[in-house]
Amino acid sequence: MNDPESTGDDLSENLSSKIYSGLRMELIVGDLKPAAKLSIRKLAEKFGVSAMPVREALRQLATEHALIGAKKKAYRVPDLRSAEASNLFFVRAVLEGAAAEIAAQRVNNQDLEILERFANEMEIAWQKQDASSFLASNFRLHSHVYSLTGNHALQSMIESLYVRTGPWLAHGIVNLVNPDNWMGEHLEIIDALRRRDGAAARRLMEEDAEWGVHLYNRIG
Amino acid sequence: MNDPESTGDDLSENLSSKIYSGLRMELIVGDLKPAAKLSIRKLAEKFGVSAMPVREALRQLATEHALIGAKKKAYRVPDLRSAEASNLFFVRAVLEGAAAEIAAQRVNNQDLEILERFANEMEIAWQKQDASSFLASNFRLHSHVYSLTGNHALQSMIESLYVRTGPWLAHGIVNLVNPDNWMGEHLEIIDALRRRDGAAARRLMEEDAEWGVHLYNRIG
DNA sequence: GATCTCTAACTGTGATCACAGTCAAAATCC
DNA sequence: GGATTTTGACTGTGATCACAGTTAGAGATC
Repeated sequence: MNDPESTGDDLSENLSSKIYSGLRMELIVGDLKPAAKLSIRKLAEKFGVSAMPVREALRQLATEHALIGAKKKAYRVPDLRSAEASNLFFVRAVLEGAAAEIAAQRVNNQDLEILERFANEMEIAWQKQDASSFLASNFRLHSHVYSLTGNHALQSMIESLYVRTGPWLAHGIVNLVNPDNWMGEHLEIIDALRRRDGAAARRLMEEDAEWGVHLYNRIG
Repeated sequence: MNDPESTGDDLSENLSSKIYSGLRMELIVGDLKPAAKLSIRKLAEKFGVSAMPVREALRQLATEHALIGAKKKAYRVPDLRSAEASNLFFVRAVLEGAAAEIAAQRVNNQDLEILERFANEMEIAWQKQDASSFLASNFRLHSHVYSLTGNHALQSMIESLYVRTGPWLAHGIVNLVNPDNWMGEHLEIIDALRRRDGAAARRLMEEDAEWGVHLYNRIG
């Protein structure tokens, strides 16, 4: 007779949440560009719904600073300054480092296969110059690592940072000429996880998170 | 002619945001108890507004998991399980530790005076058995430390964790008989900041964050 | 030609309504 | 008396409207 709270106990079945999740992924993969304006009515027409679910979704995104909402002006995608981006990547490094260290104690062989598949997808997307697919696979790879911690709070906070840095990263990637060794870093992380070397996984993950800052310093 | 984007460029002037901030503080200081139900219409009447601003505020809080929203059921304050609370306090330890380490490099004498004043307020609130004031001063003390980092993203993520652990902490505090040495810990943190000892500040702050977990283990 | 002014389209915001699903207590049946 | 059904109050959700503040472009003015 105990209440099955944990199952089906979310509000992901309504229109607001669908629109929220959709826009969130568009931000993560960089389909929405920095400084892009989002109008409630335009989006409502695009999605074929009324303004109501859209305005709730936009307000949610503004709550987590994934969008900027001003008094009577259109919502828009933040156009990050260098200092702001540095702050975000610093927090990412702190949280992702801690997550990777825990994940190294809990990873199994099936997880490693999944991670390698995502790394492969990143490689392919890079060859095709498909920044959107590249960031999507990058997000899924990292997200799988965090899910291994079993700490939902940690996972959702990191995801929130990906939403905020996505448009900025996409803008940086398309302007990038020299891919450098970012690909190699991910394989190193997977190797560290395979060796269950938590300290190395932490260090490598922290370096990976700071890659975004280096990206900015190179292209402005 | 450059755009003064940073000033007045927030949506804190509308009703939704006022209600959101108000409820958020009620959660931080524990005025809202775990498992409490929040009805849109009831709150709207209480605040003297229509249902519209309230529903947006509740949805925002649900977005950051400060409230639970189910399909057609009333929003309610989460009643944290032991594992969930542990997860939250772990993230708090990670973020607060990193924040304290940075703060130690930026603190000045005026900041130290402010911090001691908040520690004093906590002491007084404790004597009066006023859990709400106690948590409010505790939040302000910690919040001031994070503000020293100059990292707004870091600060807002930590604050979000206080919103989620507030009701749970308040419930634990009122059932507590032995105050132990929590007070002393805060003075130690302030001392570490005064010595500009970042490593010590980090360690002490991490211990402080884990105090919440110990609290749970003692009273269930 | 450059500057200013006005106007018309666009912005989010709050209120109100209808609707469908939830839940608990009251009424009914066995 | 106990189990079952019904009913009515309550829940969030989506649509629609009126309103006020913003913004950019057309047109007038100098």
